[in-house]
Amino acid sequence: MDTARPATGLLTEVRDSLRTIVATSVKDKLGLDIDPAAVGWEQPPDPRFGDLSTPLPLKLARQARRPPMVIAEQIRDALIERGLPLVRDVTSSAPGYVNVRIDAVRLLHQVVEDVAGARGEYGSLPPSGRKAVVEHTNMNPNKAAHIGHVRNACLGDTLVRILRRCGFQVEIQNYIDDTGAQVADVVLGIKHLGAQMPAEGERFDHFCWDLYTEVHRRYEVEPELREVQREYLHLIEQGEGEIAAFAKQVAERVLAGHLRTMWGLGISYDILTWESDIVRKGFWRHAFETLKGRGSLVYETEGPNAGCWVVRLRGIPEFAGLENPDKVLVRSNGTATYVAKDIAYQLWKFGVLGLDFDYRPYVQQPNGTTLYSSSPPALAGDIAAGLQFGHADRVINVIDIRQKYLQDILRHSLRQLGFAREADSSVHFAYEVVALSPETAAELGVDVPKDAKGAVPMAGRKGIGVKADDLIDAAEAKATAEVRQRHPEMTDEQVRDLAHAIAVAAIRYYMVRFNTNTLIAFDFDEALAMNGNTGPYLQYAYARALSILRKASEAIPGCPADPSEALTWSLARSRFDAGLEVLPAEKAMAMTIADFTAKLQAAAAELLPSIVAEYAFGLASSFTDFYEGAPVLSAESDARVRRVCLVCAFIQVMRNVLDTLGLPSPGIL
RNA sequence: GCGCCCAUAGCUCAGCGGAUAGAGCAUCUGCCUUCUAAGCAGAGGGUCGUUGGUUCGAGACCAACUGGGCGCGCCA
Repeated sequence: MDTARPATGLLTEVRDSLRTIVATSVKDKLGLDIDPAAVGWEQPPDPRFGDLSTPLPLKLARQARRPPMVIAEQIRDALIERGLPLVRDVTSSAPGYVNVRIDAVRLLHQVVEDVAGARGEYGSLPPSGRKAVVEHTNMNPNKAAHIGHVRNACLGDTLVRILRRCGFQVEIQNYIDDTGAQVADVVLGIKHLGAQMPAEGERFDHFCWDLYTEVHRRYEVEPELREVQREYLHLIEQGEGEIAAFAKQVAERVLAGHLRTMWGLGISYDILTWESDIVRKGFWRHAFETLKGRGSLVYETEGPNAGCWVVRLRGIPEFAGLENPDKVLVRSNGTATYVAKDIAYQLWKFGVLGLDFDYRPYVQQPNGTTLYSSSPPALAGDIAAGLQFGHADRVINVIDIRQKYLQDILRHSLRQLGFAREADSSVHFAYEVVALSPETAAELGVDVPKDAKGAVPMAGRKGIGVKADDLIDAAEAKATAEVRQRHPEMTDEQVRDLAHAIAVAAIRYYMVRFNTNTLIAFDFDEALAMNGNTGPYLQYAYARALSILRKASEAIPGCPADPSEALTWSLARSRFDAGLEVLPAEKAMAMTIADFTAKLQAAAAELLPSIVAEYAFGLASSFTDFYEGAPVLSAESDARVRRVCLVCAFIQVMRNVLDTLGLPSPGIL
């Protein structure tokens, strides 16, 4: 059988072929032009209808002025007449569906051939030559990461992995606002209020978590401190002197904590971009000079914005309801607003600013890659030859939904200023925030009304929130207890590694399994759950498959223990003769495997990592069904080697899926 | 005031205009001398917020309403 498959995935290919044939037959027999892409081929609710069904005849009935069943029969006959290698039979059913049954043996054969051909790349699309910049994490470097940041980073990192599998070259940027008020607050806490620096060994970002809350408590009782804050902020923005130098130190030390936390979750970055470098380099000044008088960047001489440079947004429907729809970019005192700097920065991401950062290698990451950083010229170092940051075809900013208005302004400003392509290619990947379930909030000592419904918002200034590291620690503790019980033979180090892998899976899966517009009411019990629809369940299915293979390699002469070698070995020995008996669970799992690419594409197109999470659960479930219903080791020899082959294919694909979600895939659980 | 989002099983959530609305958790009943029970099989549990409308067909689309969340600066 031909092993060179089209890149779109087996099931997509089958659907596309069906669509083309259907569109042709509708044209021939009914004289109607339809868009093949609009013909849906979905799994029917009841397997007796087949594997793929379309309700197209129902939709066409009125236009064609024919009963749906008549159309269904015509389409059915056309499909039978044309014939497709993987299609076993075609039926029509009331009130007007066309159903296709896939040939199980051929499907199995094709799927395992595909997996064996692509291995770690199974499901992926070929390189598109397009570059995407994904900016995520973007934490203020003034206190420890909380679970909201974890959602951002997990969504961002998973999106990156999805896009890479969909053929994009992806650059991951992490923007560090080291000159903002939040850093000033912490600096003030230490330098002005005299907070004791943390002891050696204590996490500095954790220390700042409490200090930040304390500083804001003091603002409440000593409003005059606000004056000091303003002064500090000014000094930090200027970038000169002792306070600015100390602020930089604070930012670096907090960032070190953030990176450690995120690396622990398997999240890495390509480039850190510092607000202070954007300011120092004069990104905005440069943009301002080229934009002045261009498009709708105008100087107002009257009205509420008199004395300001604004971008005209009036007339754009989205901003129609606002009393003052234009956006100030340069204040009447001559300073630039946040949006102004963001416009310049966004232009840099597309490589159209006309200015670039200096760079230096910043740190070696646990995944082996070098994390680079923008840099003051004096510290700039060599970066790898040919390395170039920015210059994206598409820019995706991962920021929670509360920033929608600002991101809309950014995008429309780009357009108004003459950057239509960049505006069209700027995407705000918005997601709802993480709040606290009433139970978890109460556990943290937050006053929650007894009849409280809904979630309690986190509030950093009040110290209401869950630190990312506390969540990870709790997950590791729970996993450790489980692992010790299940594997008393393991060394402490083995237990620790495995517990960590399980904890990461639980947390990352929890963070991406929800729709992005679902507010997560964070609950410790739910986030740490390891049964049911959870990350550890996915790992468990994977580990059970490996366990079968281990046993198979002992029981079957010549069968390798290594999954990749075993796949090659078992494929060469499997028979896929027509008419062979294939169990429904085998076929169902093969169908699911064959759908991976389609799910990846959907996730990338809709910017919905949850699609991959849902798919992963479905794939693991299909394996569990197979596990329960299709014995491997005790099967007669032909079925046995074929099932070993299927198990190997599952191992490979599940590993790819887990990797796409950023979940570790330990061989034992 | 204007704008965006949400409302589906006791709880947390899926659900692309199509067939009998699904999953996990929780509850109950079973299943570990047979490939890992972090599992599986089964049971109970639903007026899809309300009311109109469009459609052969609406949980999904439209309108209004109710209840909740968020946003709307010469802050960042």
